[in-house]
Amino acid sequence: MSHGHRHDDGCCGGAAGRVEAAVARMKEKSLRVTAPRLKLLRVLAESAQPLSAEDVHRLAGQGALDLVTAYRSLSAMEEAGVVQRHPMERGRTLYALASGHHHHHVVCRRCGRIERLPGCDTSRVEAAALARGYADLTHVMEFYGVCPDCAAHG
Amino acid sequence: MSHGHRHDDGCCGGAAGRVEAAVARMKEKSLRVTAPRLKLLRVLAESAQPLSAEDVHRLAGQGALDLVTAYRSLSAMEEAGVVQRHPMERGRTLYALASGHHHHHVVCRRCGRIERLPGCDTSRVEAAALARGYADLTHVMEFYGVCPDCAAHG
DNA sequence: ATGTCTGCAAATCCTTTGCATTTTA
DNA sequence: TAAAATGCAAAGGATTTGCAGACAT
Repeated sequence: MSHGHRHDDGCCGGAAGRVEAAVARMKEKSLRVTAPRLKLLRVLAESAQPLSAEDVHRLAGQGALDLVTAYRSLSAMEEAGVVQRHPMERGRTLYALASGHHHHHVVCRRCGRIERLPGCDTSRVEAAALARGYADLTHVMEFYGVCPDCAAHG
Repeated sequence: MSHGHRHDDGCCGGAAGRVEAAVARMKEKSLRVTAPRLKLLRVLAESAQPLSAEDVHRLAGQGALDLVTAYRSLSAMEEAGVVQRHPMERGRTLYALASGHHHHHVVCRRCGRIERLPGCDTSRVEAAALARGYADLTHVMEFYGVCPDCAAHG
């Protein structure tokens, strides 16, 4: 599972490959693979940005999956490590397929556009948490700023 | 403004001192200092943990400030840099007095307890955002884990 | 077969808005 | 006294819950 030719997406594998990987992971975790969930995965895989449950529901199209199902599935998949949660400002939560590579995002405060940022060095802060005896650590990190476009004409 | 003897809180100044500093900052930003806002600041200053608007409202006690006022004041103070926002999982937002020292927190997934972590090295990721032309950057970072107590008897 | 997932409806939680009144600077 | 802040009531948006029927394993 690696270095296929790249299609339209920047990361390893392509949308189809990432859906496949997600399905494999779901089976490992004995989550059931259903039509609505497959559609949900495809929508996520084809998106360049993290999506809200509502985004997923809308993009999936007419009758593909109920909004409530989107919420429940995303939640289940998050626990299984299939998708990654991105809590945003103002209480909204976005989800993205969990890529092998841990990363974060910048969000434009004006237009809301979201870009992926490579790398993540949180080892120092993480070490502090470990030193306090916390186990099983995860973290959430989002950056906010004004994107070049908005700074120019906004 | 420094090294007084420490009282019950770990950081510089003590609750009273921190309220004073917050008030000073409010005046700088021409925010009006009212009774409800003072109470709000005291509640925050006396808390070891970041609080939600509802926490503040409840802890302020009978008739001290309306819940809506808590929301509005916290929001205004956040823009003024008097308090710091901490978006948490599940869409809740907590607030704490903005201390001079930038920092983050660990949240126990089991009992919900929150501890402060010193330091923050996000320069590498931040640099990536700057390189993409984003300006006026801020960020949000929260750690989640299982605290020693919960790991032991939980 | 059986435990899981789904859709629909309704509920809940958190936060914001509108407006008349009070308060601060 | 002019601008800002407050309280109350009501609206709003996002997410969750209950339950009967449909579905994957």
